[in-house]
Amino acid sequence: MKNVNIRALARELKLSLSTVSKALRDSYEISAATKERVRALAAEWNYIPNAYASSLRGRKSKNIAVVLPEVADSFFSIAINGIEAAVKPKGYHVIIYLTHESYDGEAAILKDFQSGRVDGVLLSVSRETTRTDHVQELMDKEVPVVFFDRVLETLAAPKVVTDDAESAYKATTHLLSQGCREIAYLGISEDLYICRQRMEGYRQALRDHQLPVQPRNILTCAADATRNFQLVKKLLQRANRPDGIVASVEKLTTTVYQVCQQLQLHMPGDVKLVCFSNLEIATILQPSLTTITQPAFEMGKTAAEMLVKILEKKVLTEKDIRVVIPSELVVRGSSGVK
Amino acid sequence: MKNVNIRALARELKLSLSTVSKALRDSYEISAATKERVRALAAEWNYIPNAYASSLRGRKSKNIAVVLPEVADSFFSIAINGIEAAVKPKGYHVIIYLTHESYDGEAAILKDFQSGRVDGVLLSVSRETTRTDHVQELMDKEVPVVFFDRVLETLAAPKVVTDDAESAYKATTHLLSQGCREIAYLGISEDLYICRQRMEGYRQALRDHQLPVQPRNILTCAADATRNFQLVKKLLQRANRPDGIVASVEKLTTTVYQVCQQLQLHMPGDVKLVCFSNLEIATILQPSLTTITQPAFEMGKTAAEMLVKILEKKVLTEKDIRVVIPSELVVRGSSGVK
DNA sequence: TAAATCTACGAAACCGGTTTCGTAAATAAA
DNA sequence: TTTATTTACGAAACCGGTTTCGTAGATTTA
Repeated sequence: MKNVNIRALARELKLSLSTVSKALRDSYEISAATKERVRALAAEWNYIPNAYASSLRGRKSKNIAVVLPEVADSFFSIAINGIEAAVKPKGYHVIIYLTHESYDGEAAILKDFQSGRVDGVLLSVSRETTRTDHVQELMDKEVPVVFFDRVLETLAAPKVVTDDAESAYKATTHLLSQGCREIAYLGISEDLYICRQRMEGYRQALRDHQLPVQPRNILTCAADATRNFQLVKKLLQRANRPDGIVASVEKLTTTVYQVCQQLQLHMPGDVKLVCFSNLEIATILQPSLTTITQPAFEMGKTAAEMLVKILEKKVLTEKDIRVVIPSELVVRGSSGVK
Repeated sequence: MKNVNIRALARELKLSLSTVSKALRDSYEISAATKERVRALAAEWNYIPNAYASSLRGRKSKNIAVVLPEVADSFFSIAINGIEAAVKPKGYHVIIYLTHESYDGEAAILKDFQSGRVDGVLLSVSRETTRTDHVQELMDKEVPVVFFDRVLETLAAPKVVTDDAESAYKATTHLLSQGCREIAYLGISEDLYICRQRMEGYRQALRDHQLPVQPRNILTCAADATRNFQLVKKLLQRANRPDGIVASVEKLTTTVYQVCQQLQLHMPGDVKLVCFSNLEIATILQPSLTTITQPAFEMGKTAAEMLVKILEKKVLTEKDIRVVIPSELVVRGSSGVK
């Protein structure tokens, strides 16, 4: 009973390979009685068809790739749940690839997708990614790509994003309304489209309130936590220290709190903070953290649904569809009045 | 230049399929000159062999499965990084499957692995899993399984765990040394081996200090955060309220802090807390959180390395190997003296 | 009753590679 | 010079399914 394949079934049933195959796939060509016999034996022998042999003919693996910068980030880990939820009922399997924020890593991964290992790709690009040719090359091979969150704006592929500029605008305006006048913006990349969008929202908010955009208040952070600590510390030690911070990425939450602790700066008294974050523990921080909460689950789910739709219907129209799911500003203690 | 396959290459080069295939795989049968010609055209045409066609013959997909209860948990998301690190240099791909703590989900997922979709499995069982037959069935089909963290103790498969009992013992002893006398234990399952181990460590510590193990102090939490909030709240509203808590799972951190906030209980004054957790933000909580930090990255990496070793060398000996990587008690504010 | 149509199945091609085995030509050994 | 051995390659089987196409026999239609 080892290695039950369709041949063994056919032999036992004294039927041809093709009849067994068709019976199992419920073809109209096969009589009800035969189907029943085949199914019974298949069940008894616990027959499970080889996934890749099946896929060879149709050139479909039922695997989809999810390419992420990292997974130890609540946005992406929640997004994965959304993707899974959308994809599982359709029988697709999720292969996760981590770029670790490296362009070279990302390019190597995408290259591998030309092997037919996956039917389609959900992509959130690395911080380093400025070029588009690696993605374009994949698309040229007719592997469908759907971007989510970190998109490459210029490519003609479907995109699922949140309202980055508006959210940053809201966050900044909120800080302004709380009395802040020297607001800093912490980014992680000058290239990443969503970072630029967020920065633009921040700038626009300042402009709309007749405040100057000061280069000294715009910081691009690194991957290294220690380095970021120093950068933020320096920022908050300045003579004209910022009284408000918009942090564009979850990771920086820890850094800002740590620096404030070390410098004995009081939040929200001395500095107010709003952070793009999906951290559940935002509520239990002291002070609790005001966040721009991104619709991580929905974004993952929506992007995955779009990909599945493309895979199933081959709807190659509307390549440039762009879904925007709004984020939410959740005001908590870190931007409070006191 | 669409769909470059080995046939097209052979035709262009006026060679046979087999010669091209062998040339690309650097077979000794092929002359250096021919290899060069083949490689040159393959490079020019950007030929990438179909992954699954290749795997069909050798019955190897170069995919490995990682089966997890969830991914929005820092232990598992860090573990994934470890797995990736171990597996990528060997050319394996990581497919992630989420059970969402459901036994049925887990069983369905493992069933699918009989299709040859993956070469091997890294498994951390769901909270509900008490039976072992679904895993045994897979192993009977000679799909290698390596357990990590949440193991099924009775199965003859390699296991990578941390020293759960000892860690809980250490955590409890630590609380005792800080003056606690009524220590509660928060678990998430009565079945999960690691939970039982942790509870056992807790009990042993009490016994060794001539303290009774009180059933009223042992709580099994649910999946539902709201429900857990109520449970913990009730616990901390008791007349003889616990003065120390060992929480066996990261998720409960938020709950305990929230309840303390609502009940205006002071940590560590009124209650001290130690939590099994890999949260980076442990340091910025108020008070900062004393943790049992598990070696998540190392555990994932080690388990993956073992699996790869089995896959590559077919070392089917030492099925019962058991690697224990110790956790670390990091004392911070939540179990402080004050 | 003859012709047309269905029904149910099997043979064989196919997906895209890998590997075994056979062999002509070149080279080395006797 | 003859025989043994290597070298370099091609034909074909194979991995495990799916699908096209052909057809015998039963059934329906004219």
